[in-house]
Amino acid sequence: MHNQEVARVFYEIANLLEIKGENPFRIRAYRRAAQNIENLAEDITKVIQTNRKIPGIGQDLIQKIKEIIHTGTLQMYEELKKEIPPGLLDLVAIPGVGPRTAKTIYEHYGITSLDDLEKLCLEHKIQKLPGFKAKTEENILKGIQLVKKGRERRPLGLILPVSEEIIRTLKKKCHLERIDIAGSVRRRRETVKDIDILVCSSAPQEVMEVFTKLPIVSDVIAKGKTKSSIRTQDGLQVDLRVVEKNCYGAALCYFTGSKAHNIRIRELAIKKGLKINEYGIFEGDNYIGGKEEEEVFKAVGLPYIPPELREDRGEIEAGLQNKLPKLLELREIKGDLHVHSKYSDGAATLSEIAEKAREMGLQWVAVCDHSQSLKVAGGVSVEDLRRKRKEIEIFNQSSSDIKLLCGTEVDILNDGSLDYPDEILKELDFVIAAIHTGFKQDEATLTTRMVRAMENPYVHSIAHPTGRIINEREGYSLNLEQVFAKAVQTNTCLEINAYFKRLDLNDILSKTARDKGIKLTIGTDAHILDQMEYLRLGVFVARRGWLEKGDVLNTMSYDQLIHFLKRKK
DNA sequence: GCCGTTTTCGGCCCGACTGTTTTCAGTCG
Repeated sequence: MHNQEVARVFYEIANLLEIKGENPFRIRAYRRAAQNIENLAEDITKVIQTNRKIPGIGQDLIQKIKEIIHTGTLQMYEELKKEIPPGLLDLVAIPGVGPRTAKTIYEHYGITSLDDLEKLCLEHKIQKLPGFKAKTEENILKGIQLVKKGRERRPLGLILPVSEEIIRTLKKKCHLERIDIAGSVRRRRETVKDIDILVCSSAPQEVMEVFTKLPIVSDVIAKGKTKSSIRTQDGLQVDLRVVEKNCYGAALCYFTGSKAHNIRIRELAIKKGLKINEYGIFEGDNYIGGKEEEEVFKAVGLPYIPPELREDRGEIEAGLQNKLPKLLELREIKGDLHVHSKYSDGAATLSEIAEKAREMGLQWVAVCDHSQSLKVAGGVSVEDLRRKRKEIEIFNQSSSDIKLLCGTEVDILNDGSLDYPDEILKELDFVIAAIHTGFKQDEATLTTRMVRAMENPYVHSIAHPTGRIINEREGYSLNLEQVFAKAVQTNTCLEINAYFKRLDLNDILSKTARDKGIKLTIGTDAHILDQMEYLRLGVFVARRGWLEKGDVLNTMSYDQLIHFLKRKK
């Protein structure tokens, strides 16, 4: 896949052009193109070869893409880099420092590194520049600390509970009419940079006071009449906005984003002679709606678009043709297809897992422990696996509401064979195969291993197919096109691993799989009971991947599932 | 640099807050 490569070059070009002070619309064109390429479910090479149109990419950019694919780089990009010292990009990455500020500092002092800038601040040389004073210098210094601490995007699974806690506290301490999480948390992006909260209140001042004095606050970045921003002790930024009742829906749309989606909506509005902003829908100067989100979509001729789809990845086009998917709902999920027990490296017994499932309103759980050779994770011997099967049979006989499936997360060995013989796999209800060793092998080797595993008639699904760990590790080098093709051919499912650091497949790849007709299995990979709660994260990925009830095995009843799982054999 | 149900040229989403200003530019989302 060249998509990431091309997108990265375009993003960089946008940043460089910004420092140069180029036409902002030209810059936006590069960003938009980069984003659309990044969101492509198919290899850009193929899309261009077949002359298919990508929004935001015209003749000029097509030529540039071809050049990147053929030569590995772009003449124009290389020249830009020569023109602009690379360190300037680091300066622009400082919060509060944009292209103008970076340029001014560079022109006066010629520095391009964070360390040099920090030194200048400490020597109070920045406040000597025209248009700069002590406060600016202080803010730049703070920004540098933040960058140095690392402001990488954080996994949704960690941020969601923080958001929910803030909402609970505000509800308790203020007079609120409405309150919602907005931004990328509401869109359920796999990682988020900050938390956005929208409030409707008759006492906005009070809300601002309470918000900026929450116990988690370490810094107040901004505090206005309708908008405040704080930073938590953890370095996380939280923005709060208070709006009037009759524009709440418009504001919620606006603050939920994404930016790209909002731009599309506003463009549609302009074509209809309307103006949409966070204060409502306007015809000329006349307010004509905006109390609920639905009104905004309706005004531009769209059905309601769920937040998870608002990424400008085709939801506008689909909406206009009334072809939006009816997204999977958490309440439609009847079970978890990947939980570890004490038989391998999990902490819970079978009955504890069943009890947790009952508490969560589920009907069944597939208990998939590691296989024999994975010693570090307590791989289960054949003998113990049979004991486990027996225990599950006895449990199921006495349990009327919750059923357990005897499963395994079987290792795909180095040659692509599996870690249990077929006659053992045959006895199991659910087999999910996984690569846990040899991450560093080349693409051909890894792809062959995975493809061979899928050819096994007893393998129902592939666990965490790409192997990536958010913020920690890239996925294995796999030829995903071959993997998907084999999944289709062999009727093998792919997992959406719901563990908060994995979310693998991710949203885009889940959509690709679904488009090809591959069924998905959602599994939490829980090793302790609490982690079964990550199930909702898996549903969020599925929703962002446009998945419907029928695309996911987890929506089946126990009987339907058992019947379905027998089909491959 | 893209794009077209008024356009192949002239538009391109829109507003809040801060800091340094005395009317606004820069940054952010």
